Amino acid sequence: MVKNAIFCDCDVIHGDIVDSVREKMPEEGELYDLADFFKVLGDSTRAKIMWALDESEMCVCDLAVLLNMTKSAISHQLRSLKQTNLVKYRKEGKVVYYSLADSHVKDIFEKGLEHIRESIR
Amino acid sequence: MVKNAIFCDCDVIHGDIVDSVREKMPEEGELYDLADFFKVLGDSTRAKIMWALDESEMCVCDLAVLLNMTKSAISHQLRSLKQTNLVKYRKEGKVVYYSLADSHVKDIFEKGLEHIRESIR
DNA sequence: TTGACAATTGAATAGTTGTTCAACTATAAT
DNA sequence: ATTATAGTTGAACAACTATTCAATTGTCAA
Repeated sequence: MVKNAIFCDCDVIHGDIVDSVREKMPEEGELYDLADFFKVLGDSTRAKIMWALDESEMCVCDLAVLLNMTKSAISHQLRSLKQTNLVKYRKEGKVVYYSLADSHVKDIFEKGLEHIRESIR
Repeated sequence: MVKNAIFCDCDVIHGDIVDSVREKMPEEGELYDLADFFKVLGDSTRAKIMWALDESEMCVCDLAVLLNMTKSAISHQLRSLKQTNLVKYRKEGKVVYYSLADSHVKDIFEKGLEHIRESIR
């Protein structure tokens, strides 16, 4: 009953724990969404973009110059960030200005950075 | 001076902004470490493991049963989580018990989950 | 000491993903 | 209208990564 040995290659050791944890388990999709959220932050180019936008609203060309990359590469990554609602944008003539989506995102990003800085052991 | 057109394929638009942002830019390695940190959380299997360990300390077999995966697959992912200091472990005979590394990690993980739950638009 | 089991490891494979390149759209200026 | 520039997009390639499989280590019990 605790065992669902279709792919798993072993028996349960602490049935009670597995049962109680399984009860609380969020629906499948929620943890996939969570992983996707972290995945977007988990690329150095996107992390740099996020850091820059945390400092100031910026356009694609400025980001490209700052990070010494092509507009295309930046634009592709901004697309991922847009799709996962990590950044928002506004248009002004030919220029598109990007910024962080909300303070929630800002919080998590800054908390992560803080964590990294503190764990230089 | 603001332009470093080695790879970048355009000119800067707001030189003052790029300059001031560049001044505050953290050293290269820090943002790479940050990306690596988020990258580890950015896989659904590892996210599930993290969620389970956030509920209770668990051994490899129990995790394998809970997530319906092989011990080997779980063990490989635990290795990543161990290397980035997201989980810790203790041995008791043949059994190895894993748990979240510290409250800092717990915080970020839970904050991420909260963000996902709130952004069902 | 032998067998059973928890866990780890390395190599191989299949799937995913970031950057480049070229072509394209849209806006502004001459 | 034409030209120049900001930005986007799709396809292709190279690099990376998660899972599988088989073999191995370490610990316990008989």
